[in-house]
Amino acid sequence: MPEGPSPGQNHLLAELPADVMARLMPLELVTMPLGKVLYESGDTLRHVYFPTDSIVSLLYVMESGASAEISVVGNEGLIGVALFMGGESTPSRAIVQSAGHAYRLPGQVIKEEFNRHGALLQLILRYIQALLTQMAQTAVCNRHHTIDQQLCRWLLLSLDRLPGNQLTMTQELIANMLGVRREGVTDAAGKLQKLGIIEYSRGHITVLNRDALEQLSCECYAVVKKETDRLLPYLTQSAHSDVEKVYIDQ
Amino acid sequence: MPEGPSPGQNHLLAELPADVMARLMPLELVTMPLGKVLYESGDTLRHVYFPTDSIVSLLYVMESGASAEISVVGNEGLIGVALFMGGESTPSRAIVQSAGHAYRLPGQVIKEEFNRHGALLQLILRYIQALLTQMAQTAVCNRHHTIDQQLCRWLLLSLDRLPGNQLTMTQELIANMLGVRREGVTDAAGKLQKLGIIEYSRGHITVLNRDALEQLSCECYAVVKKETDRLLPYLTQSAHSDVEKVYIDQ
DNA sequence: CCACCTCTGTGCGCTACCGCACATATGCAT
DNA sequence: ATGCATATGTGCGGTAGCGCACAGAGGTGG
Repeated sequence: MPEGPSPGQNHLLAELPADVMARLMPLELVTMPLGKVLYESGDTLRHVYFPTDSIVSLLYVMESGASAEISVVGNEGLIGVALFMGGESTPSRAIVQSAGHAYRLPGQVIKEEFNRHGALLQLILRYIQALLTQMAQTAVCNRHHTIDQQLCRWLLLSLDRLPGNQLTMTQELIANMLGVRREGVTDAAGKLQKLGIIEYSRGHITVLNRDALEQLSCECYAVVKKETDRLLPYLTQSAHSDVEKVYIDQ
Repeated sequence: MPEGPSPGQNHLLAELPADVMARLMPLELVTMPLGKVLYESGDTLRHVYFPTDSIVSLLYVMESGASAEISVVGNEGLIGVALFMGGESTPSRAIVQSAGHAYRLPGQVIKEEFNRHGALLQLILRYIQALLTQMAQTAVCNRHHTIDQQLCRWLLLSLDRLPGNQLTMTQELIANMLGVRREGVTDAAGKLQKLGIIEYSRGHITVLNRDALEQLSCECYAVVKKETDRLLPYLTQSAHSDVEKVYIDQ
């Protein structure tokens, strides 16, 4: 079943009715190389991105250079909500965390459609609430949970947004996302490997036992997952459904 | 200049045009006693609240009982955004952190007005972006900053939402908000008192040197303040303006 | 095959914060 | 005034994570 890229691989786009999609014609497929910065803190946003098989992290970088991931966005969401909100910019950076593709749309086009106050508005509002939940939970998690727990959460969040059970990610980068030392991640990942839950080598991580990850993760993963499913139910029924396809259990 | 409560004391309400306000007639003034829970995690929201001289904290309480403040809302904002988003509930608790008053509106009424897609929609969207910024910054702050710094940030956030330079708040409650030990707050507050920056006794804190607080605070306070001012500029020109009054420098 | 760069492993002293136990102080009610 | 509940101060051992330094290990390109 060879599959070319299609807008329907992004769950938000998949939900939009045909007439809306027709007005979003300027949709443009772009490649998302690892590490690419979609926008920098304070930049005026020019596009919104709907990831298909890529993952983007919203990262806050402090004056000191230390950083922390605020949110992670894959094919369930979009990057650039500030465009709708009237702000046009945010104090965070959007950076590609897992290479792949996304559909891109000029800010002007999506704003016009948004201002029709139709299906897109409703969908975006729900998505924003899911985003609020994710950010809130990140704050809680940063306060109370160990690196071990957070690594599990982070792996699960990434896994949910990728087709297979592999991710390409060095411990250094994970440390950046979690806002901790690289050595801390080495420790935590080492434990998981000894337990046979993951396997990794030089930036390639394979998850062998997803259930165990969920066991070891803090409650934060489940809370965010549950709330996202509640807010955007149809969007998560199938991990990689196509517009034209019948939904199937994965 | 004796001042009774007026909807205009809430900055969001103050910004709404007269015709919108006319449709929000069911506005009801309610007292907000310290510790009152406006809604519990998962509750279906029945009202939205526009604080005038009260402060409400959005608190996440974990399975273990540990907690963390997600956001703080005073007369610059409103409580209950989930009503607009299509979610109807959130996984957090809203609790009155500083006693006072608020204007309350049945969810149905505000939703109807929201769905007219007029001035209220625009205002709420901007407010939500400010909220997103505050949550994101909370996450970062929890990750990287010391209790000392966070206490300063927290005091400033509260101060901005109150008329005077006093707040009624035990160290125990502050510890709950920050998600740290009470003793940690005692330590930090003790230092500030020794420096002559604050003065406190049994739940009453007086800020003597606001500038010093800003110096000792982490950058998080300034980032949130700046972004809020940018997104909702007119709202912050005067701390306690009335609808009918000309704006004056406080 | 070798050199090199990147990624991962490990050790060590240090600090912030935790959990607990208990001492002291302060306002309020009678 | 006197008691009492609540708020605050302090000390102590334990731990998670930090910053740093450096040692292997594994790809990649010449």
